[in-house]
Amino acid sequence: MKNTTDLKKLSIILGLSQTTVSRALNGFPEVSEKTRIRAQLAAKKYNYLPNSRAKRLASGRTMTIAHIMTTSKEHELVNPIFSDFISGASRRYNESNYDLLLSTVNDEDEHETYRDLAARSAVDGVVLHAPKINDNRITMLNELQLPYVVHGRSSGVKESYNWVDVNNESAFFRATEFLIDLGHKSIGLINGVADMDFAIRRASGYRRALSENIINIDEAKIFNGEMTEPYGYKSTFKLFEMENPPSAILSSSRIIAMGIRRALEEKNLKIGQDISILTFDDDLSYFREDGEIPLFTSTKSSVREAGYKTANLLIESIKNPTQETQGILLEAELTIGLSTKRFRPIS
Amino acid sequence: MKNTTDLKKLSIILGLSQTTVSRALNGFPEVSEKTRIRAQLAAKKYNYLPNSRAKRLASGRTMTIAHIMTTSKEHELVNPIFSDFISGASRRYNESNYDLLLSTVNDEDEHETYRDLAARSAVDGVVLHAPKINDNRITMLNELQLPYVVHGRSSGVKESYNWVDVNNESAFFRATEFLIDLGHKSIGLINGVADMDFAIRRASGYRRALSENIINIDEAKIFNGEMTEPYGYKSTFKLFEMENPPSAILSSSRIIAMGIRRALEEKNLKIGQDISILTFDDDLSYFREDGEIPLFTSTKSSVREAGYKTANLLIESIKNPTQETQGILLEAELTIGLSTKRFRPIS
DNA sequence: TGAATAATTCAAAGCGCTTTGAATGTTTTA
DNA sequence: TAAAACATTCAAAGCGCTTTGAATTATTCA
Repeated sequence: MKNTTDLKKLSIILGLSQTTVSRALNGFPEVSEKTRIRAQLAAKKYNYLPNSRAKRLASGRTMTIAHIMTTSKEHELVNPIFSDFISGASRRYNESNYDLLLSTVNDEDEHETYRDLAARSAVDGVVLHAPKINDNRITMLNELQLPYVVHGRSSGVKESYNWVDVNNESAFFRATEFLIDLGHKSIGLINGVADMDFAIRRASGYRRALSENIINIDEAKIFNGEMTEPYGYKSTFKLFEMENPPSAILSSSRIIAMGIRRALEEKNLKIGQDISILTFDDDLSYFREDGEIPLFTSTKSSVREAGYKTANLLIESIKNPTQETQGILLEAELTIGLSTKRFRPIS
Repeated sequence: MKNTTDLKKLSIILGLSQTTVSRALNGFPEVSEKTRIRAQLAAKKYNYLPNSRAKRLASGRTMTIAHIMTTSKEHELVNPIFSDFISGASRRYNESNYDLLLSTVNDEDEHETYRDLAARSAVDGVVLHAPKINDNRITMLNELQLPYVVHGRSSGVKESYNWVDVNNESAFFRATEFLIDLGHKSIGLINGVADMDFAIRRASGYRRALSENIINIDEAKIFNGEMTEPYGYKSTFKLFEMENPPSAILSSSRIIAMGIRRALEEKNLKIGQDISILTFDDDLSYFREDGEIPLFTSTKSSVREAGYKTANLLIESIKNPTQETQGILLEAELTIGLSTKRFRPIS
């Protein structure tokens, strides 16, 4: 048997009832200060922490939040922003002693996973990741009465819900305008999967900027796909197989931008010189370069920060279940790097 | 109140005792087949799943495994392989209905986190990540009597423990020999942080290959640091500031290799032509390119696979606590890409 | 057919906490 | 100084399951 102290032992040691010891340690006011200190000292001395299984059953709360990470079955692709997001969220959970339950499922099993968590009452809340347009998981979560926050939004969903999102439309609008101001008229867009809400909003910002500047939208220059390095690479090649290749490319992620760079290198095109690149940047920790002029001009928003704020909103809404749903919109920063220059026709 | 069915309700509906219903659903043999089917049907019909809080308390097991992700305080760096590893481990947990508890802590708080998990008896087991040389977390986990598996090994630790690791020494030995066979005699090594066990083993394989081929080891060409893209970039620049820059570079990760590529591009050096690059590759999903000749020659080992096997070993050792500890050594594949060519002096 | 055996089912205890409602001890008030 | 008011502590119930040990029912054997 393991050498653990339980409440019973501790209360015997102290010559107090379990009730009093429990209250002393949980900060209830009706315990005398003398007793409280005595209890706290003994708890430390005997390395007592309440058994979380028992605590959860007795208190009716699990102090656990679930994050559900989906991997598409074919690609087994893991979203690379996930670990940074989680790391931000964790920071918030640690502050309030929540545990984080991470569940990885195939797309098609995701609904069942939510149902399952609710039926087992295994968690106090859920973070919904990577919402699509008209995402019916939101309706489901409303039915399940499980508190949740969406990381992102879902166009087309009429119900209200808690969300934290980057202003994707505005980020890509500004990015596109920035390129237009530099004289670019032919701008490619290498975006995420078509039914992802963020991808739709980004495309929409891009389109709006072109329209407002009376530039024709060439649908062939818009790519949708899973945001891998090879995808960026291949899409760039396709762009340059066209009769009139773009003079600038917008990318939806740093990983894509890596692929773009590899393709351009092979094509002997200099980034910034021959072609401008502007990428969205989630500010992932292992790409972060400090103190220097960054290679890529980008619209940047820390996904770790988003994780923290998402966790915070969820904890708030668990604490206060009746409160109005709210949305938090983060603005991306336009950061000028070396990858964008005034348009010059390739000689 | 939420519309959940509990065991009591279900047993009343069925006109059976809670005991019988519980046993029927948990597959005990002393329940008649007729009763079992009736119970299963009713459970489905009324959407019954046992409350996990209660189940855990009653059964004494949490059916939860903890993974502790550390972020260095200064850099707030998240290990990019983490999400792929987790995704592999999750697949195994799903098979046996384990939950995955993810905890993110600063390096210095990690010990306390383990103690905490043990004292609260919050998990049935732990996966230890990123072991260093002489890692004292192993001793601690042995004391805590908490089942665990190390992802990696720890040189210098004499106690026995369960581990799953890539054969880093052999991978880098082969990689180095491969470059030597191509005629390279000056080979740089851009490695991980110096006290990480994997980095030590990799450096050791590299050294052995040079020694065996009677090539002088130039310590100035060995770099240790956190494996980010900018680190790869900067280290490459340093290599080329030397009087006698290397003709080949070994890299410890794909992310580093990205940085190397960026530096070489700026230097107008062609990968494969002017300089050979060989990188370790964790086969992260978002770098995976299928069907083509890969850019990078690499020693490759899927970290997702390692995650699956680690989880499997942990589950086995929880099931059978008395069993001998075991180590699982994965061999990396040497995959030839475009980034390595026979040595030619730069003209 | 009645005892012995096997197959099912059940009532109740227990997991280790929190929380309710009652009891005791202490101080204040008149 | 007794009653009222307040402060502190306690015994016991309850959270929703699993599991023990006993009870009931069905089957087999002589």
